[in-house]
Amino acid sequence: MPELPEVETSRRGIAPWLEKRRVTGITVRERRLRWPVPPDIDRELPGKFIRRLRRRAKYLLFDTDGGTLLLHLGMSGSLRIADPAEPPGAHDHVDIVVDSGKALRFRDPRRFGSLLWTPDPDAHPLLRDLGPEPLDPGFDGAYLHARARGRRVAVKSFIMNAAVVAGVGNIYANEALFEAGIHPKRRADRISLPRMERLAQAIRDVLDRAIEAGGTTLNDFHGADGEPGYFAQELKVYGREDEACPRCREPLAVAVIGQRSTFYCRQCQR
DNA sequence: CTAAGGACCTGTCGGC
DNA sequence: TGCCGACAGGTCCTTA
Repeated sequence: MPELPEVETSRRGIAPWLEKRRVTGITVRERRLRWPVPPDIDRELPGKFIRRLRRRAKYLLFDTDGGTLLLHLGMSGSLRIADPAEPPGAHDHVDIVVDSGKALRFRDPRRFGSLLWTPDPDAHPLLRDLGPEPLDPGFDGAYLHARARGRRVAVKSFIMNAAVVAGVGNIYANEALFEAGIHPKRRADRISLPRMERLAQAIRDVLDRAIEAGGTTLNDFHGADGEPGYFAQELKVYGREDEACPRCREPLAVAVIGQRSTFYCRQCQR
């Protein structure tokens, strides 16, 4: 469920409850996530002041006055603000309680998510080698074109590679390639600069619009739990096998690229 | 170095 | 109705 826009939507939803608060406790009910939740978190985190909550790729970074908490939602993770007295549901693995009395509750049925502690996030192996943020300046067609040199992989795999650009997942890779009129199987090194410019623009547009809509799915931060993400309605190709292409009315095709379902229009994408 | 495939997990859905 | 396989929004790691 969580791609970059969903992570960003989560960040915005929970930040007001956590920033400038002091952690009073943490409860870890299940340590077996993608990587075991390290025991030093239990020692380090309580008492720390959360300066700010930021996002890098699909990671959430809780910058404290003495170290940074890294959180990744994996495939099935979600976050909400809860009353810690409320009994945890199935797969509610972690509570982080702050001095307002509220808790951040991390649920993750598939346990592909992670929760880690680092004194220096810039040097952390999971973050160190990430490519630029797609919404930051510095990500553009010229950059993509340069990076694609000598890369024979399918362009879809190329843009889903976090070392190339951070945080483009399956849904938005499909959507951006449709938007740019580029066939997902085209070799990355066979795309001209102008078309890479279109692609970079499409990636930014799709992500921007999805963030604005509150993501594609996901959502229930506050107890009163919020709306679902509305971007699902705006998806042009993802999950729409055999439906009419919104541009040319040809039935949309599906293929598997890099073991991921890929939706596209044979007519409009070259 | 690149590219491809496996691995990690549980929940849900469609078909028989 | 019940069971079983296929599949799911991520990404690291191993192998060739």
